[in-house]
Amino acid sequence: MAILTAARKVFTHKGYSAARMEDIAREAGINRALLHYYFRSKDRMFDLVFEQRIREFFVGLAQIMSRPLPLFDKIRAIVEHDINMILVQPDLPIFIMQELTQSPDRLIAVAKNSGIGPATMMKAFRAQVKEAVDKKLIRPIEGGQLLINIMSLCVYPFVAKPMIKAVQDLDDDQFDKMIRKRRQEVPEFIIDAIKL
Amino acid sequence: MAILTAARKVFTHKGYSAARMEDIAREAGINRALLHYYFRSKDRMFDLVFEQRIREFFVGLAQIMSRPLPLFDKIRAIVEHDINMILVQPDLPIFIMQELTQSPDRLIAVAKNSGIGPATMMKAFRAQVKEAVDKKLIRPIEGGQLLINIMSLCVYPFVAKPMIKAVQDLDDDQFDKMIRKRRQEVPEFIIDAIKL
DNA sequence: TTATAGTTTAACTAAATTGTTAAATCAATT
DNA sequence: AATTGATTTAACAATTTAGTTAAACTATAA
Repeated sequence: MAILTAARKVFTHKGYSAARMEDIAREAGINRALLHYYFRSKDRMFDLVFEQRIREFFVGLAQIMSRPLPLFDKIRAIVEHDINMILVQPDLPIFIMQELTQSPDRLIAVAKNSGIGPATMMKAFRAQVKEAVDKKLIRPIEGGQLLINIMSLCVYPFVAKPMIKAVQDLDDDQFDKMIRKRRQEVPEFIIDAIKL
Repeated sequence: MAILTAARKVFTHKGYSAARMEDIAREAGINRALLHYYFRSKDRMFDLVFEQRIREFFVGLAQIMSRPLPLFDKIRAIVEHDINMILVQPDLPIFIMQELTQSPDRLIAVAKNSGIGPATMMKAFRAQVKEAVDKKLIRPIEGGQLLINIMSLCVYPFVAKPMIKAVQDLDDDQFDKMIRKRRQEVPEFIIDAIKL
């Protein structure tokens, strides 16, 4: 629905508090009255958007994590998926982090409704990493820590974009190039870090 | 000043839009009238807080970056400094990222006033990395990318704390332990990733 | 004791914002 | 042409919030 798309855009960009119903209406090309006609309130609309965005963030990842791939290939797949996903919606991570920090319970609620099953996906990944460690294919590392490292290297640059641009004196074009380079280099960086 | 401390706490935790003058007053143990008596407006107060927080985030880092240390030691120092700093003020990164995303110009203004000189510190670090690459001490990597990797691995876990807690099913205690483990493991992870 | 600086109280204004409603308008369908 | 559903308009109520102000109060130091 076009209205939800507009809501998603505004909420994601500004966050819940700073987003105005007027902004969303304008973005959708309609007026406030119609907004309340379809969605009862700002809260209801936000809940819908938030749940949708959480899913977008996790579904692809969860799927890759539980695919039967060799560890190194899986790392490459996760990195590529993450960076590609965020490249087309750069505001997504900081939106999720910000709103989740304010009310962490939301994630639990969403996780219950959707059958994401984070526990399942983590269990599989942990086992795979442990196996690679036991077989002396990689240095000792916990699956949880490795996943955090992967996500960090993918997501953080987008979260910190304005800071990076300032500190390293990049314009938007150069920043984009830098990210594309990361898409190639980050998987190898991780693999070099763990392989024996 | 006690009021600024309260303001820092509330702004950092809730962000500009969601922070209420009443919240700050209550936190400071005074009333709204006095808040406006000392600081003309919410904006003025926020500017003070924001500039202060940016400095806190950068000053230590910039100092370490330009110390005459061997590269690997420098990496260890940066990681330890970053994680320790954020451990005592966990909301700091997401606050900075969020507000900076909304108005990226703020950083430029702050950078001008304070003599942080990001360009200088980056230049030195880039040179040091390039030298290590040329001497075949480490794999080819750009200083900029390496710094992003370091910061990612340090900062992201805090930014994503609620997500990580949910996905990996950790309580606050376990999360804390995990972070402490990272303080040890992350530097070696990075060094393993680049050393030849 | 008195003067002073700091603080509180309480009432207020002004603006922004969410949410509601009734009537008017428009567009497509029958 | 008449009906119907979607949409707009425009006004409104209720609430929240920033910011102001005058008067009262308090503690402290001269």
